[in-house]
Amino acid sequence: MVEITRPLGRPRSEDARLAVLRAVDDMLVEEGYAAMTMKGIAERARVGRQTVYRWWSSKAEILLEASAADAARELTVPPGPDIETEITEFLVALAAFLTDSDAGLAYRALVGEAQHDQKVAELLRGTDVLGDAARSVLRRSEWRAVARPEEDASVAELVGPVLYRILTADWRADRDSLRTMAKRYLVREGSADAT
Amino acid sequence: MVEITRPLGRPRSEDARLAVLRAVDDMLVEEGYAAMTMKGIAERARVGRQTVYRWWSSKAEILLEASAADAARELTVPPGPDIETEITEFLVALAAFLTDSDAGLAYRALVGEAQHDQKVAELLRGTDVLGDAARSVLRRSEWRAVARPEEDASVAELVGPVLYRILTADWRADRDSLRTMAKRYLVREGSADAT
Amino acid sequence: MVEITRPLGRPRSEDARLAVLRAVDDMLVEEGYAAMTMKGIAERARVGRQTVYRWWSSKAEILLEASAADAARELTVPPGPDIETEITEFLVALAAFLTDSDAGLAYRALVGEAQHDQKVAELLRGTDVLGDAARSVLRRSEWRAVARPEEDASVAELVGPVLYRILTADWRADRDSLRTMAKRYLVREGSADAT
Amino acid sequence: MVEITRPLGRPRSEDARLAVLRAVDDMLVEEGYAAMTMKGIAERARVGRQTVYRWWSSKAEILLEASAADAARELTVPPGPDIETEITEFLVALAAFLTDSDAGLAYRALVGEAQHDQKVAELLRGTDVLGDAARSVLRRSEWRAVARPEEDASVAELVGPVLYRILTADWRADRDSLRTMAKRYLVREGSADAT
DNA sequence: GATTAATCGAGACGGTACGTCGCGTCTTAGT
DNA sequence: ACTAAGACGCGACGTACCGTCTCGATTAATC
Repeated sequence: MVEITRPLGRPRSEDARLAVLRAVDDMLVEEGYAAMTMKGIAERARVGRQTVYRWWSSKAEILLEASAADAARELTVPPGPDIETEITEFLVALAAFLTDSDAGLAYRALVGEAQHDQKVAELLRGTDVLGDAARSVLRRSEWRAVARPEEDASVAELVGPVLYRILTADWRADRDSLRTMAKRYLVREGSADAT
Repeated sequence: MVEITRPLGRPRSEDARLAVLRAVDDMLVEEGYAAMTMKGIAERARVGRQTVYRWWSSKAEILLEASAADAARELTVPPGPDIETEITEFLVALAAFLTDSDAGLAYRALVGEAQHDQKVAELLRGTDVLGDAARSVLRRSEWRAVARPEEDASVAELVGPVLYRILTADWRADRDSLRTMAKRYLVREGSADAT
Repeated sequence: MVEITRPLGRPRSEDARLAVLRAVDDMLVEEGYAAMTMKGIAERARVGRQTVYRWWSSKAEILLEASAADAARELTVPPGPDIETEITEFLVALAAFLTDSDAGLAYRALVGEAQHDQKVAELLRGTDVLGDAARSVLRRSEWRAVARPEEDASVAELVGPVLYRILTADWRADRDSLRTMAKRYLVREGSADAT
Repeated sequence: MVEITRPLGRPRSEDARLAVLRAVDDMLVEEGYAAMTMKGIAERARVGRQTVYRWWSSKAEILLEASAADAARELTVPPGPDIETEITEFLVALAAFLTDSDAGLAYRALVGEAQHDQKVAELLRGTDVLGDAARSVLRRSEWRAVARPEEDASVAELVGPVLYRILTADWRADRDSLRTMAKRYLVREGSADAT
């Protein structure tokens, strides 16, 4: 039988961990990323300051842990009647995520921070939330049997335009525009042999 | 006849203004956006701290003033033999701007900061550097006589994919990939009537 | 005949001078010495900052000019029926000056500042407001024909006790105590031959 | 049994406390009260700025804590052969304290500051260094069995004249003058019944 | 009447201390 | 070994005042 020996001493408190994640979630919405501080998080979570630093090295790291699961869930779209609808639904979910959702607010804060802090950039590179969600939609669709070598470019062409408009212009997407974007995207994909 | 009366008191020092802009330019490259402080800028520019605060309200504002002109210049591409080449050259310039140029570093820092600070977001909304550059390329091209209503979407489909890959994955673009992206972009534009 | 040639250029503005003195007077009462600033004085007097610095080098200097005349006037006591009454009246005037009068407030501020600033100490040494007032009372009195060599000590014994209690303990003198002090002072002076 | 529970968290650092007091002591002599700043004190003591503000609210408060003990010690005079000698020795100690001692320099700065700042005035009222020293000399002397109701006045008549001459005129006392002042003081005290 | 020169109010300039806040570390007692 | 609490050294924040400077406008005496 396998004996998994626990490390000596008092084990990590799951209560403290959850309290911190919860605090970060709440504070992001209530005060915004910039106003969030390690000190503030600890106080809000009623947790020692050292406890926070022991398990996370920055507020970005906590935020990633606190929102990654939500992000993936919110970007999942159910199968639809046809590919155009599926793509449209994905774009709708993407836009809603980026403009309305708490997890999306966290994601934007993290992408923003990544432009200032190389460590956060590396953290984010490990989990391409948007890309993964797009890929899972594209792969599921039966309209194209094989994953193509240009998948990354394809994903970028799907996700990029929406992300650009929202990040740089706080764009509020409407369903019609997104359906149009989906159509145009599919036109290009359909005639990809033009490459 | 119109009499333009100067405001009372000692006029603003152009020397101080330029010293600050210069300092911010240098410090961004040498130390990075996050390490830059208002205090540091003032000291580097050998300027009083109050003088900085008198004319700019944040380092983002200074950075924007310091880099906007450079950004616009670096994103300008000369007319080419055909539309595909022009688009490709624009994408090359865009990718180089975002990954290698100092002004591009500034732009990425500003877009990042905009995700944390509403004030910066509004500043950026006033000057769509990337979009304007793209628009000027698209409009110049004679391949389509009329400006199209979906111009914003079109611009986003051109700029977005590159921006997405660079912001979220520190992508290093090669000319071939960009030429391919340009071709695919043109395919979609060409059959836009499919909408 | 003597020709007094005025210096070239615009002459000093008496309006500005009075406005500054007036402002300092008012501000001392309203805000206190510590809260008074050269900048604040200039603004209150609606006068340029340079104008203040041109004629005075510190707020202490302005305050001295603004209050010296008042101080001398308030410490003058009319001749009385006998020496005890005269001394008592002087002590009453002295205590009232130090605890209630605006000029006395200024004097205390200046003596205070003199402990921090050698320049103010020298300014004050030039005008011994309290001592001069005391001397003029003592000399006037016919009870002793000649000015005695220990006049300085005598003045100190008259003024010092009151000043000490007010400066260090914010003492509020009553007339009875002051009369008692006057009597005790005279007893000592009367038997000064005991020296 | 009484359980004294220490307050939570890291206890106050005695090292930091002493370093601050030491720094203030040194800086007062080297730079003077006016040139001393909270920032400078912290840096000199190699202590965080917040640590200074946590325990003291002004440089006056630190100075008082740093010099009160020295002041009391320096103003203590040993019993002498007769009352006149004791009083003279006290006046000598008082004059030396006010003109030569570091603690006396601190005291003068504090009395000065008290004229500008009500808070400092209250601090000083809590510890009448000069008066206490005088009282302990007067009470020790057996020349008068009972403590007299006019003790405060008596103390003021002893301390005041010296303080006045030093504060307002930077007087340098010589032993002979002080012995004369002591004699005159005793004459008055001896015939106090004249009241 | 034009020129000259020192003043005026206004306000920007380079500095620097203010008192606060957050950083990340440390030192307690207690679990 | 972990926990909460909270002091520690450090340094940036944005503000206020320092004393100086640079403007155009004003005010007399001199030319």
